[in-house]
Amino acid sequence: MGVTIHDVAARAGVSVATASRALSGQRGVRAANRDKVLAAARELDYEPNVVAASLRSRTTHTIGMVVPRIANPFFATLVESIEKRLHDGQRSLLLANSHYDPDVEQRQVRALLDRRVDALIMIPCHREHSGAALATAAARVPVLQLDLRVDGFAGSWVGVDHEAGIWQVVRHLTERGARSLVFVGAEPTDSAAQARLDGYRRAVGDGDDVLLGDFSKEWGQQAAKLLLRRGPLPDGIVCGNDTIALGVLGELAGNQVRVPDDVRVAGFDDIPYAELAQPPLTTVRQPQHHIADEALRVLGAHLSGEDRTPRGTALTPTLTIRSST
Amino acid sequence: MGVTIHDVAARAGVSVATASRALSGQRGVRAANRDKVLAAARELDYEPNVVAASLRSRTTHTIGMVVPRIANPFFATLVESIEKRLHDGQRSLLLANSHYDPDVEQRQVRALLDRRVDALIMIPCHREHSGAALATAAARVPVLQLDLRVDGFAGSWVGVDHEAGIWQVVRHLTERGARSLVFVGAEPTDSAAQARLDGYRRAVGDGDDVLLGDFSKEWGQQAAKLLLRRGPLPDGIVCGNDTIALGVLGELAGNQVRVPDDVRVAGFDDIPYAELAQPPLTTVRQPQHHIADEALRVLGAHLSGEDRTPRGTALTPTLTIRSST
DNA sequence: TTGAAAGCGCTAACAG
DNA sequence: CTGTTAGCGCTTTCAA
Repeated sequence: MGVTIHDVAARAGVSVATASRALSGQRGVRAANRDKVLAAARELDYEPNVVAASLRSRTTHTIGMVVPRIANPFFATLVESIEKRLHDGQRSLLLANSHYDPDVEQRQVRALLDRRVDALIMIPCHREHSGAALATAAARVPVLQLDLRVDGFAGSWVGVDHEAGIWQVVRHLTERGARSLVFVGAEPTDSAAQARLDGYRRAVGDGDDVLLGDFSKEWGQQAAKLLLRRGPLPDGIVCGNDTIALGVLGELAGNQVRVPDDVRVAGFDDIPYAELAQPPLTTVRQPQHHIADEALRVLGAHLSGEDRTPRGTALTPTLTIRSST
Repeated sequence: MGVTIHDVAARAGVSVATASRALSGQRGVRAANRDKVLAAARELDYEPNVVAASLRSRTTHTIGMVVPRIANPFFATLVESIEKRLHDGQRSLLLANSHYDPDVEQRQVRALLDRRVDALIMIPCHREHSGAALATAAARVPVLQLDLRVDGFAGSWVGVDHEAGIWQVVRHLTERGARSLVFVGAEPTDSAAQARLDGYRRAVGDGDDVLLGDFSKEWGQQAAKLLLRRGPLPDGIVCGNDTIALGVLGELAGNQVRVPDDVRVAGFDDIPYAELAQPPLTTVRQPQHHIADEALRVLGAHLSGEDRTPRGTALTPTLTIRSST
């Protein structure tokens, strides 16, 4: 059925070893022979069997990636950036979703390891419970934590400085004259939720006012309802991410509350829809392409064996000011 | 280094053949032996090498998927649904992005075939130019077109009836009293853009008013600018998708045009942000989970060899009425 | 129901 | 620079 490297070698009049070397672009093959092999391959429409190559060479040119939810546009953008760069480097991406469930995540990691991925990029869904999966993975292949991280896990990580981002938001609101603030965030089960909460608490000091749910628009809507029912609105609402902020904006608009006149609202991430909100949302932009670049740089160094020392890289996010504040 | 099936067989006191049969759950193994093998595997912490299994069995339990842009929340949701169902069936997803470029798409398909995926799910980015890639793939493995399709390609397809969706929008706007309509869509380079445009033209009949760009929020903003400059606004704007609609809404809001009082706006897809728009967007909901279910059902039939006859499956989308109309 | 043996297609030693 | 040879770890005949 299929054309094998033996057929190519025979046609080119060389051994399979020479054919293999020529096809994989190794040096140490006479130019004339290399050309003959390449020509033969083309004529026969040879398609190398990468499965066989993987078995022998013990490398699959495939990177596994586990994300909490691909449907989250922030993660989707990250996945897209990573995929593009991998593809440019002739690698493929095996993608898995954890659905924010550490057990699922654990199984996904196992499945990826069974498939012998060369390395793993993981957005760990839980600050603590993702540790086991990460450890089993790290025992076998280079691992990189992206965006989120596991408490006390001594592996590499690339992401942004969430605390600094929140700090910028708080300063901006304060400069705009906001005296009373509230933070609408997520229960700190993942490291970003934790860091943003910590950042908020440190930035505002004592008497912090905090509402915690999850990173969904539904929670944003619910939190806004709570705030409306609770009494006079604060001057500013600092949201844990843009999705929450969009939920808050929607609920406020439905109740004839004017933003930013009655209350200012800010988000985090700068997802594509932040700009389209009414009013357009002030938010903290994460440099996703830089994150992806840096992630693959670090992972590349680990893979090549050049530099295996774990390193954490925190990029600084930038405040994007729009009309909501 | 690694524990192999030989070690497991030795420990269980059986041959590798029996071990293999026991581990893969085949029948025809005495229960006592099966238990011994499974116990040995557990004790040794055996991890099967699926690469070796794939080489021999010629099946990778991996499905390739090519999408135009994962960052598009509509596609992302589809990918997530597909991935979940595959994982439940012990398969993995090899994901690739075409970036709406048929050449990239062609290369991605080749790369996936080289990796010996068992089947391919493709959202072809171009009505015509995606045909070559699809044909090469179809010559090797079962192929399913998802959402979009290639003109004249006689393979299976699962998606929605775009024309019917647009028809519903037009009827709804007409019932609400809209007399003059305009369609803000995308150049018909992909099949959905084409079908939605066709649907609109057939629904409104002669004298149709059509503005074509691409499926981006930027085009929505630009189109809205054009409409504002052009003179009196129509009664209703039918948008080719939600992203365009959100761009239109944003631009209109910036110019103090009231929706739906001054003009009604409708979208297509029902992405998560449609509901959060101000005002919440009337749109056509695509039943993505049903699409994913149906896609894997059809693909499963093709893979098992039960039923290889190509079939097109058009699910009917439903109109979701919100305040923007 | 079991085991021996033959590869799947390729790469990597090792000699030449 | 090239060829021979020996596997990578598994599944699958085939025969018992």
